[in-house]
Amino acid sequence: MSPTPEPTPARLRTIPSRLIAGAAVIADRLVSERLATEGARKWHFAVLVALAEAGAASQAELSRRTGIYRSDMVAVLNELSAASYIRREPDPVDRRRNVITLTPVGRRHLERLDTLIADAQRELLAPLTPAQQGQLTDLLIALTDHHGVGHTGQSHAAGGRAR
Amino acid sequence: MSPTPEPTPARLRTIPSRLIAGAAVIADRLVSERLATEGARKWHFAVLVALAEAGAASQAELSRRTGIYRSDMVAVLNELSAASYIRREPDPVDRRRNVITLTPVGRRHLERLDTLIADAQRELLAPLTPAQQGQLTDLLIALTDHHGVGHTGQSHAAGGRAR
DNA sequence: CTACCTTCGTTAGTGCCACTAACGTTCATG
DNA sequence: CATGAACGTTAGTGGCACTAACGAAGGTAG
Repeated sequence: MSPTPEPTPARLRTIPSRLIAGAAVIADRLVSERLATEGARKWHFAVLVALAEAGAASQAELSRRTGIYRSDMVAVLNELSAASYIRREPDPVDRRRNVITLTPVGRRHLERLDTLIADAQRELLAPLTPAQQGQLTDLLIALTDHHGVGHTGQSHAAGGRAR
Repeated sequence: MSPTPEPTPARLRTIPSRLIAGAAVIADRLVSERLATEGARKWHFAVLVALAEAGAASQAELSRRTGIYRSDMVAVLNELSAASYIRREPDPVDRRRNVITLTPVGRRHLERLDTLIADAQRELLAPLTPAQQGQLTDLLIALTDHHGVGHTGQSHAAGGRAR
């Protein structure tokens, strides 16, 4: 006696924002599962890549490169430096800043994460042909480039406190 | 003197899972902003649509239709019924269940939300041509259909408690 | 030089969402 | 009638996006 199982209504299934949100959940799960085997999260990966690609930088610079908020960056760097993947030293030329440097250990860690991430992408895109995979990537780049990706007001003003 | 602003590394920008996550943030922001003008969130919309499309249902049924967890459904229905958009009555034929019914007020509310959602989709997809919009939707449907969209283990076992 | 504004790192806290665990109740079966 | 499953509900976790505020330091204008 099936009481009409009635799956997701078509009207919901075809709403782009919902499709994207659903895909994001799937992608996140895939990525997080794998990264967890190395005790990492996606932010760790993002920061390490940013360092490997563009070299040492201040925390604010890393924040801009990765899209992670300055405030959240602190904890990520705490974790990364606790594992000796990065070093965090005061910048001698601008004493407001810290210089974040990728250590050799960090670089090797990144290599491991890299293969995990690549695996996840492969599984994520498995249902699509290579041509479709390219299409999807291009479409998403067009979409995220147009709307400014993240950062509502990350680089606002912050100096003058309430008073 | 610009100390080399150095934006997001290409290696990060082209990772599909990151692109999807970015798109999801944008989409969510667009949708949430609009829904907020009616004091609603996306879950409210999903539930109302599910009711309008497939008729009255139990909470577990709605959970399956929308992808919202049974546990989170409770709060959503509390809010919707507080605004008289739905009614929640015990099911006479199966006393474990509640029957959730869309009220006329709820139906009118849904109509308003519908236009807000449509607006958001339009703005979200604005950078793409109509053909590309169709492509993106199709690709995402293929992707989410393949991996089972949500529900890691929503319909697990739950009856026998620990001890 | 001295105000003033900005940037930087940091702490604290909010809200949404995905997800888990447990529990009492009710139903369906063997 | 005992067992197991489904249902509604409460409570709690963890990640992420995002805001607010602050002290310390740098840049610039007057």
